[in-house]
Amino acid sequence: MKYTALQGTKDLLPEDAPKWRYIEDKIREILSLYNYKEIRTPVFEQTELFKRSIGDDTDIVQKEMYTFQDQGKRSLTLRPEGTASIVRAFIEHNLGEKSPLVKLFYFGQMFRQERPQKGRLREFNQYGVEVIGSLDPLVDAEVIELGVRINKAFGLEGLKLYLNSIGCKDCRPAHRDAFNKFVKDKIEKFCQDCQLRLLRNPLRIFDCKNEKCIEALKDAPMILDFLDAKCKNHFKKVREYLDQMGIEYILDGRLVRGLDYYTRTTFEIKSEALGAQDTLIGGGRYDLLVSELGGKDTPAIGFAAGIERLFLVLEMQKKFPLEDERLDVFIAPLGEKEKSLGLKLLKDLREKGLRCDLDFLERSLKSQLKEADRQKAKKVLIIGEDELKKGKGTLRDMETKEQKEIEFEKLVQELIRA
RNA sequence: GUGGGUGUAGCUCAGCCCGGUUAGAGCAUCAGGUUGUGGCCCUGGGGGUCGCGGGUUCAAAUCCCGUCACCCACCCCA
Repeated sequence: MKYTALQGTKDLLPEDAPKWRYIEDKIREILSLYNYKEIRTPVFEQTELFKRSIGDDTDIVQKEMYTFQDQGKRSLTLRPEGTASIVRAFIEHNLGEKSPLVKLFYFGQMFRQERPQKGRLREFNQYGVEVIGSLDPLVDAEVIELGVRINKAFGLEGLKLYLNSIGCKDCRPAHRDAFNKFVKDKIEKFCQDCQLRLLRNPLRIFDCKNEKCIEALKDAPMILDFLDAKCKNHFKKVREYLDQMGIEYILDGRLVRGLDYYTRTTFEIKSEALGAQDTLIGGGRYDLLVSELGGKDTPAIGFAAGIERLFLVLEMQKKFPLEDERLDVFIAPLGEKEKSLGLKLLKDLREKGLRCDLDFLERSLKSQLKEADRQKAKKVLIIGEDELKKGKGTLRDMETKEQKEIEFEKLVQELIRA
């Protein structure tokens, strides 16, 4: 085959497109209940924006971005995530001036040049929310509950919510120092990768799946023990609100996020139905990002969710509703004149809002009925020589097999009533 | 970037170890059984560079080397 979809990209075929639409519709419906407003931003931005927001030392920026030069030799990058663009737009359009609290959501494809595997593509779709303008732990709780709620609305089973707080710029350094020292002192007990992580992004050692490292980390200093009074209180409130709403979660002091902009509350929702890439939703606070990108000091929180992963779980747990796109009428013409009459009727019926189609392949009546059956047509209008002569078509009900003759002029009327 | 697995018909796969008649099955598709009537059934047909390139051999889907793609995992993350 000469041309194929590129590695890590996928075609969405007609059989799956309705499922995709189902997902989007349902999510939109819920987001509307929560009073979130949609925002759409370009798929590419200045490279610098992502470097600034995601962090120069992260893997995303280091080796996963699709970066290219445009004709003017500017460095552009296909967005690897959604938050940076939205914060950029928030600042650029002074959205914070119009109202002090902005609740946004987005859908869109993201691009990361990683090795594909189950639940991970190079071009993938995310939806996400961002709430910009409030430091109130109540907002954290609302955002987390929203994430839980959306998954619940799809009937997903086997989900777990993990929660942590990674502190702020005041309390993180103390933990970082203590943690680095802890690891350095017993560096030989950690795997190769973790020894590298210590230099790059020490907290990610918490993510290591290596048994040795997990064991070695047993008594490691946890960020939760280092939170300053404000952060501690904030986190306490978040948990209280979640408890109030009956949201179950697992307190996970090892949960650290991979993007630099996160502060305080972080959370993930994982599905046990997925493989290694099991995070359905990941998010947290990013109180410093708006000012980091040149806006006024504005606190914010949000999450991003992988739609392909949601799709996988829905498929596995058979949670897609099976609604067929049935045809109201299928027209079966048996000759040249019949075809042109059929085309006219088709137009009239469609104008009245009926879903219909006609056989374009000049097939036998038998084949045409077969086709109508495949299309799950409710009725078939047969137009042959006899019908043409009489000025009446034969209308067959595909379920009852009843047939009646009906004048072409009255057809549209009759079908609308039925 | 690293490791393992898999590439044969539109789809799911058998055949490969132990090279050898026209490369198979089920599903799908088309036609006929019903000269104008679907779903079930029966009969028949079409459809394959056996991922690609090279090598070994009288002979390669089958053995060897290379290469590409996909999948899973590491890594990373949604």
